[in-house]
Amino acid sequence: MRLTTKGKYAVTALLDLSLHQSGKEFTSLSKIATRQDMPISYLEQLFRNLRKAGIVEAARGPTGGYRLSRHSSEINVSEVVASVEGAMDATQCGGTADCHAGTRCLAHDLWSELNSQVDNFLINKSLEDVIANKRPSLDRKFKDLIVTG
Amino acid sequence: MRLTTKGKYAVTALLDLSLHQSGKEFTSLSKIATRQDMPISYLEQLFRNLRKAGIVEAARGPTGGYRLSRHSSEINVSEVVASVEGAMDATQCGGTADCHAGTRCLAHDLWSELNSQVDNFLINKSLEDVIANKRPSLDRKFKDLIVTG
DNA sequence: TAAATCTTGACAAATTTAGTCGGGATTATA
DNA sequence: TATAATCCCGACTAAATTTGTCAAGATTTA
Repeated sequence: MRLTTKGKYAVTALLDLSLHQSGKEFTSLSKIATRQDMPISYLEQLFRNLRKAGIVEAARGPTGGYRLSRHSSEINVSEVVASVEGAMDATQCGGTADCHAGTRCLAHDLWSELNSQVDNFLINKSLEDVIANKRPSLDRKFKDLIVTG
Repeated sequence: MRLTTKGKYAVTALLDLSLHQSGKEFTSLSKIATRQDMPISYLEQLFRNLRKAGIVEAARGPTGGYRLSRHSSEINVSEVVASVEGAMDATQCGGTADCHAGTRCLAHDLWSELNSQVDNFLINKSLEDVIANKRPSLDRKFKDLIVTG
């Protein structure tokens, strides 16, 4: 299980984008980099992935930059993190349960359950939620995945 | 936020210890290493920390080894992981909230809340729970820390 | 005394993360 | 059309962390 500056930069950058986006304008990476104090070349790398994941749209040339592809209430933190650093899996085996000599290790179900906890939390947390600093609102697209209790 | 093989080895090793402990005998690291297929010298390193944290007790000499200091129902996964790899903190700043030019970054509360989620889950999960593969039972010592909802 | 264990500190290899670099493609504007 | 600002891309490097190893010592049972 890993959550590094990569994923955190991505989330913070998108929050910045969301906060400064009025209408459909594009925001340049240099502005985000300056405001959030992040290396611009690193941001470029991250935004490539965010674009491929369909989270942001880009426009080139002067007045170009990036903007969110969807409303901030429709983008959840889990997909943002996953797009830049792969699924945040706590199991050793990647879920295949062959962690100990081909069979499931003693702790497999524990890490598996931890995965659910974390994913659940992050999937139900939209960028808008984070900005509003409020409790997660249900994301329609992921309703089925919610595990309660 | 990090959860590496270090913490996972520690948990698995203790589960093994717990499963093979009848009465107050000691189990040698070489047995654990063989059974769980882990490098013994690495285990030595981890058990140093587990001992310092008061989770296991050691005895030297032949018939020596390690055993749990408390009943498996009184040892939670959070402390085990923390003892070998430090607190599993997702914030960039270590909780001090000076993550962005001395003030709290846009995502600070998000990671902070994620910390609570994870910690909550792991604190309320005892080794016994994991073995029984059941829902977390309340650990008396940590009852106060539980955050519901 | 011998053998099995823990104990300790330092070291080394492998992997991952974080970030750089140089060049290219596109586009608004003058 | 020229220029400058942006995104776009692949490869590379440096730093940090993780994952161990190793050698020597201390303790204890038989």
